[in-house]
Amino acid sequence: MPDSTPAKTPRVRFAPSPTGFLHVGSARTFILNWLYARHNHGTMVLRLDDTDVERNTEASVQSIFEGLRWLGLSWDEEYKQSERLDLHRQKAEDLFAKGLAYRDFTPAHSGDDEKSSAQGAWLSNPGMRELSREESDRRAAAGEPFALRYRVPRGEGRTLRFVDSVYGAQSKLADEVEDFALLRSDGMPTYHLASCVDDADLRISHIVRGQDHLTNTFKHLLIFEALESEPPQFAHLPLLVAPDGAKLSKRKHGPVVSVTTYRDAGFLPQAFVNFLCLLGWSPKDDREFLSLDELTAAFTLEGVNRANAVINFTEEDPFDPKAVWLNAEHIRALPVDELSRSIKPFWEQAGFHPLPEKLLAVTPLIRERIKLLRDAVSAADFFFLEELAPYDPAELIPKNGDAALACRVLQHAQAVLATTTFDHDSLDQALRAAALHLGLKAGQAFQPIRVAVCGRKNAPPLFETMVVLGRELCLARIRKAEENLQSLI
RNA sequence: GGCGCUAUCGUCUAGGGGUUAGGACGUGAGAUUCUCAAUCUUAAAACCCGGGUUCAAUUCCCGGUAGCGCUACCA
Repeated sequence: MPDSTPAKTPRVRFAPSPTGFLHVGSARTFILNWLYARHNHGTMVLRLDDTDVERNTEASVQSIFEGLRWLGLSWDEEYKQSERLDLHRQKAEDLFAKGLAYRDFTPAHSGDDEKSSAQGAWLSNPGMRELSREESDRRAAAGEPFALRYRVPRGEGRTLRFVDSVYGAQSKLADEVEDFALLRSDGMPTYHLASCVDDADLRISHIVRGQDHLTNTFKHLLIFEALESEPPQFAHLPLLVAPDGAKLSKRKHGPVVSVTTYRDAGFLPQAFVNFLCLLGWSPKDDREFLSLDELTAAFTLEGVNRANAVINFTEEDPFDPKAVWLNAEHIRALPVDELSRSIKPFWEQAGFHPLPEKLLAVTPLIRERIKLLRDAVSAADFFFLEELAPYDPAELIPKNGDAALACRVLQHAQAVLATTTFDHDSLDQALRAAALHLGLKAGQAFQPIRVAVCGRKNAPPLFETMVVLGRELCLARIRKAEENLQSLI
């Protein structure tokens, strides 16, 4: 079991390419790498794979770091591929010198050249693979641009093999692998070259990455061999796909696949992490709600599933219902002070700047009523608003009652509240007594008061709410409600 | 097209040669409560198809189908 007892303390890496925001698939890869490292007391390396100058942006680098920082999972070492170009080029040089690679002077083409692929020319670039060293040197010296390609062994019937920690034994005929590029004609290394050179140089022991690289691994095996380096242990993760089954993409699916979208909507990072882990991995028992520590303790590569996982979202609702549910669970699991600290920025963004004590008093009243932190704004606005937003006075009328009844309730409530101590038990006794006095059921009597005080039917428990609001505000709002009611009598 | 990978409720998954195929989200019904929420109970809901192997296959093997991935001088 390579998982439970690794031969050496593992060194794993997360290697995003900065071509856009951090998306959920990348975040999941990062998280599982992190869990693997921490579970096995290994080292987590962050490496920016930025060899595609055309598509890389600094904004993207920032956005990726922003996303990772929000997740709250730290790494131990950090590298940037663009700062290691000399090493990549030198290794490419070595491979060429050893005859393991050749120069391809064919101009770059766009890839939709179906004729050549149909004929098998894609495999070995006829005319270029066989170019004599003299001819190749002559053309290179003349300044003709070229890409450097790996000379994949042909006609030997060789089978490339590796054992994937998730997908098991894998094999492919070397003759089926095309002569892939190592260096572009501008001298920049390709992903395959840079990635393997760095993985070898950084002594990465386990590569945990998306399944979209499963087939590429055969190329990587060849590169490690050429580098005379023992290949790391590979573990491929099933892909996260959209409801239509397509691989998640920034272009096609937009902000719903961006980690910052979850953050801004008020997901707790621990809930987000919990959710992502459950996509393609399971602790093999019935647990769904897991803390970071529990995830770390439970995580093994054996628990990783092999089928792609659908992450549910629609235009209207960008968040998977299970993610939302887990977030609600994590919200309820958080101590009040921590929760209120998490909610605070959302309230502030809405223009509410409550005192810390009030914040702490309101938080427990809404924590079971919100699923996303941003819900706290609409759930608690009436605590912070001096003037209640206009509401339909008809809401004040309880079931089986009329405006006159509601009015009587509010009048009596004012009289009672003027003298009642504003704590939970006193209010409870006083208002229940009031209901009895009016010959009403508690529910009937409380509705007018609740609507008067909160401005709506659905709100946190009445007595707790009134305690937080205080006598003065409650009385003022009830008085106002009574006025509003006059139009309906 | 070639090559590779995958297939259990709508979704995430557990399981595994003989099970009432388990859990969760979501959905429906009910209970409880001052409303809402939370909580509890409960219902509906799945082994892609066809062949083998076997006393017995959803599970193992083969084929098909479907989906996904790779097939770029992207990563």
